[in-house]
Amino acid sequence: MEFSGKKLSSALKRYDYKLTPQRQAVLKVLSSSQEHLTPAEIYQKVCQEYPGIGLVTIYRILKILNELGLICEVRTGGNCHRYLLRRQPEHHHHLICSGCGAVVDFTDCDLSQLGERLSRQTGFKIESHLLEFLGRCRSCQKETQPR
Amino acid sequence: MEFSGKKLSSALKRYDYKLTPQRQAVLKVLSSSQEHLTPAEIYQKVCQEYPGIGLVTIYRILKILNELGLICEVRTGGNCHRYLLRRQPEHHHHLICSGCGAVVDFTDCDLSQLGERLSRQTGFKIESHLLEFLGRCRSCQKETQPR
DNA sequence: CTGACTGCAAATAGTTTGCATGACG
DNA sequence: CGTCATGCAAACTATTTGCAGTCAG
Repeated sequence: MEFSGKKLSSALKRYDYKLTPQRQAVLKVLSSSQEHLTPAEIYQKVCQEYPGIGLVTIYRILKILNELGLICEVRTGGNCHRYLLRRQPEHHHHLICSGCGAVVDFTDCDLSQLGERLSRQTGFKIESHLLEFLGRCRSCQKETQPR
Repeated sequence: MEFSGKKLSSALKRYDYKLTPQRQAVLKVLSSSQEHLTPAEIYQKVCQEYPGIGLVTIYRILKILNELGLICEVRTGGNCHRYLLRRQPEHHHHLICSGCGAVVDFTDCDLSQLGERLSRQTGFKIESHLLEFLGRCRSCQKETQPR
C-alpha cells in the first residue's frame, strides 16, 4: 500500500547502485505489498509494470537488496525463498500456516535473555535470530486434520 | 556414537516399512552422527558402508523418516536441507555460525506464553515452532568481521 | 510370490553465471 | 563516455519422477 520507494531509492544511491527502471519497478512492487513474495511472484508483478524484465534481474536485485538489509529473506518451509520489504528496522517473525502457506508477522518476542545465556554458554557472538511458529490458520483447521 | 538403531528399525516396521539394508545403513549413519547432515553427506557416509546405493534412495528414506518424525529437518540458511536424528522426543533448536556453518543445539526455550498469545490473537492452532540463532562462533569471530 | 523398494536416467524447480548489448550518471 | 546493469541462454544444484528389475516378508 505504502510507498517508501523514495527511501529505498536513496538507499540504493547511497551505496552507488544505479537507479534503473527495473530496480524502481521491483522496489515499487515490494513497497506496495504486505505479503512475502517469491522471486517468481515478484517477477510476475513487475512484468505488469515493466514487461520484458528478466527473471534473472529480479534475482540480482533481490540479492542486492538483501545484502543492504532492505528486505528480509524468509524460508517458509517450502522450496523457494520469499522476500518482504523490511519496514521496521527491527526484526520480525513469522507465523506460518502449514495448510495454505499464509504468513502472519509479529514483532514481539522476548529472546534477549535466552540469547545472552546462549552467548555466554557457547562463546558465540549472536547476530540475529529467526523465530517461526508453524500452525494452521482458522480456515485450514476446518479442513482435513492429519491422521 | 550411539546406536538407537533398534528403536528406529522397530519404528519403521511398526509403520509397515520394509527393513532393507539400505535403510539400515542410513539409520546407522544417522544414529552415529551428532551433526546435521545434508543428503549428500549422508550419501557419502552410507556409500562407505553400502556402496552402490543411489542418492535417490537417500532422499526417499529421509522423506519417510521425516514424515514419521524420526529425524528433524533443518534449513541452516544455506541452499540445502540438513537432517538430524531426533533423539529427544521434544523439539530442539539451533545456534548456527554464519562463518563456518557449525550448528549447536539447545533445547531450553520458553515460548509457550508467546505461542499462546499468538494463538489467541490470530486464531492459529500452533503446531510447532522453529527457533534459530545466528551468530559467529569463537574461532570465526577472530576472522574478518564484516564492514 | 507379490507388492514394496531400489537404482538408473531423465525431468523439474530454483538459482547462478557468461557474455554481448544497452543505459545510468 | 565508461562502467555498471540487463537479458538471453546455458550451466548448476537440489530434489523428484518414471520405469524396470530386485528383494523383504
